[in-house]
Amino acid sequence: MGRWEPNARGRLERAALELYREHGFEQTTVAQIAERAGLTKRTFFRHFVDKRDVLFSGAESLSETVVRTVREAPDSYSPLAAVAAGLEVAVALLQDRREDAHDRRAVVGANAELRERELVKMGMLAAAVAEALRGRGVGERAASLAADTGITAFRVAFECWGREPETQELGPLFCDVLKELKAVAAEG
Amino acid sequence: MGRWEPNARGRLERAALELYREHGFEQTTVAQIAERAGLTKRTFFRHFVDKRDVLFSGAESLSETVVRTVREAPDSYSPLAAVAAGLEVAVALLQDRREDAHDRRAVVGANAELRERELVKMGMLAAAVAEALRGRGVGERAASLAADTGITAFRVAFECWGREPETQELGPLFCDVLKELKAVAAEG
DNA sequence: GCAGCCGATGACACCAAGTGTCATCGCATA
DNA sequence: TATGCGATGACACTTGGTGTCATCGGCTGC
Repeated sequence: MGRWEPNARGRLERAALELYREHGFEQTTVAQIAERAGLTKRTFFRHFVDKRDVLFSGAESLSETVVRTVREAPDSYSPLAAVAAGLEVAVALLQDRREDAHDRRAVVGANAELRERELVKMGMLAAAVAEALRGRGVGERAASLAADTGITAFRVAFECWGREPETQELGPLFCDVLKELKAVAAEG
Repeated sequence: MGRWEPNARGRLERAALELYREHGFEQTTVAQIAERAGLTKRTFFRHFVDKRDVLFSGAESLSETVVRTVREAPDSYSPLAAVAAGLEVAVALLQDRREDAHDRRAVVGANAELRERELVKMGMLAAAVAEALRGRGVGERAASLAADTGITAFRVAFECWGREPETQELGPLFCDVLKELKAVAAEG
């Protein structure tokens, strides 16, 4: 794999995921990833801001998709309903690629630094969704609360989905969890 | 400040907070912190697992306090009510030391890595609270949801508090935000 | 009061993440 | 064919973080 093979970024992503699975995240060095991809450490850091970033490449586009859906939800939707509609799109995308999603989830779940980064990505998604809600005229606080609440349900559903490999579909699971969240809030 | 002055850990915390405020988190090296505290870099890393950890020293004790309160809440309390009771104790502690809290908040807010770590600490608090709820007989999912929901309200209230320096007290603010969250969930 | 143990610190070498800088390569286009 | 440009390599450098052994000073038992 020479210097000018195409798709350097994709090769780095693939190599990183493989090595993280084979030897663990901490035991893998960036130099090893670059070597397997036929590139150098320096080039790795031109494509990804850090060693963790290579696993979160799809986060931006996912976030954009969710945000667009929230923005375009019918005016009649409540804030939380709009958030739920956006997250259902994300859920569908994850369900489509559930093998990749599970692989990636296993790697991320096995390491504290990666879980940390995932939290950050969820936080960024929440902030973007809240901003989209404000664009719909939702108040400052209510926007943050609806976004965070919806994403809490998403995260809990995602965790359940990961624990029980193939027994459930993510979509219905998310609906269930959201209902349960509303019940918890109501009785509180 | 010689080798055997007392309270090495406290000196490191103080030096770090000062330097992070003076020059920013990234511009400060661990060697500088250690020097100001009259110690060495190696000793810094014996007291704190990494450069960020030095700002989150109180998190464990705060978490323990919250968890204890949740565990000891009256049986009649709903899950979310128990969580709220626990967080109100945290709120009271922060309100007591609000100058320190604001200083620290400014430093953390100014840096992405520190915000990241704060998210993690909130996540750990949520997990601990959820575990306490399960000890009260709350179901798996409902425990996670109630814990995350309560902490969402806490985080939003904390952010509002930080934005408007002295105009509001954190306690009432937290109650307001929690009410608003319930309303958002109910109409969703 | 002294010997010896032990926890806290220093000294030092080392690894790996991440960055700045300049050279080099190959492609596209005039 | 010349030339500009974006992507990559080469290489030195800083800094976070760790392993290891020496050293210091207090404490305990005698």
